[in-house]
Amino acid sequence: MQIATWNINGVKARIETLLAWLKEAGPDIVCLQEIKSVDDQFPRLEIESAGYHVETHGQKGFNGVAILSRTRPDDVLRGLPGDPADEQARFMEAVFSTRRGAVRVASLYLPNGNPPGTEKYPYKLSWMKRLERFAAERLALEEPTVLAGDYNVIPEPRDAKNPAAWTGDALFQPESRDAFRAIEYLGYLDAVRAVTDEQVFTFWDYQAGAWQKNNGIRIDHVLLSPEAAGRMRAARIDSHVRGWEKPSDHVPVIVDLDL
DNA sequence: ATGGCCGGCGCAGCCGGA
Repeated sequence: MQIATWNINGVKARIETLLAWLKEAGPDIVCLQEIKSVDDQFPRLEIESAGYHVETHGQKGFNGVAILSRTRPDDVLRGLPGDPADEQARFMEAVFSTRRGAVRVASLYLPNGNPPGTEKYPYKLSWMKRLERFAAERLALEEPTVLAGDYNVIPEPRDAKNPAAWTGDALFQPESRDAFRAIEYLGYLDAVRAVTDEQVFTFWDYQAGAWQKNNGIRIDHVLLSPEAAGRMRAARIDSHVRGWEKPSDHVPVIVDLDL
């Protein structure tokens, strides 16, 4: 079972690119972030025609997440628990039946948090604390759980082409990195880091020829509970998609689980 | 990563992104 995450940067502007990648890669489940669409305007018909069920959690203008899947989920949760006042559409979870039992898949779009010194940064850190609590609760179920998305965290210096340039940025602040590591230390595996020690990226800015210079960062991650990690066959980043027409600035990250 | 962009909203230019 192939499970992917991709910050699509506007699903309506990106529908042709998305359909081309679905056809090429044929994933079973796809977590999308930054759909920038309300639920009613999501390009549902095109994606259903490609053979996918669609569940969305959108809002007007920005943010928004979705989960596409070959089979219909048994259950869907919208919104990250822990703060009823949080209006931003950044999290959803779907539960699927497999021949080996249930798998839980979350699509998350963690706040950017820039610039530190504004209210955006504590919002990021409190959101991460809520995510840690959610991750701990799911861990207690002792079932395969996949936490996939745009974490907006550069975990280590080797996850940036030019780490010095990110000093002071919310994506690379010690508190952000600590909060990411705290979730790993609960018992979750960073799937891509488990399969390679190479410098690999998932995001290249549109500006200043970042893609051509390979000036990227690794901020899109798939974290696996022990029950999912034990079933991992492979993990990869589809970097070539960044070179397509009308690309997102992020590329898909895919894990293959024996489920 | 500091020169260079992009999508949404809505019809001009600003907001948000990373």
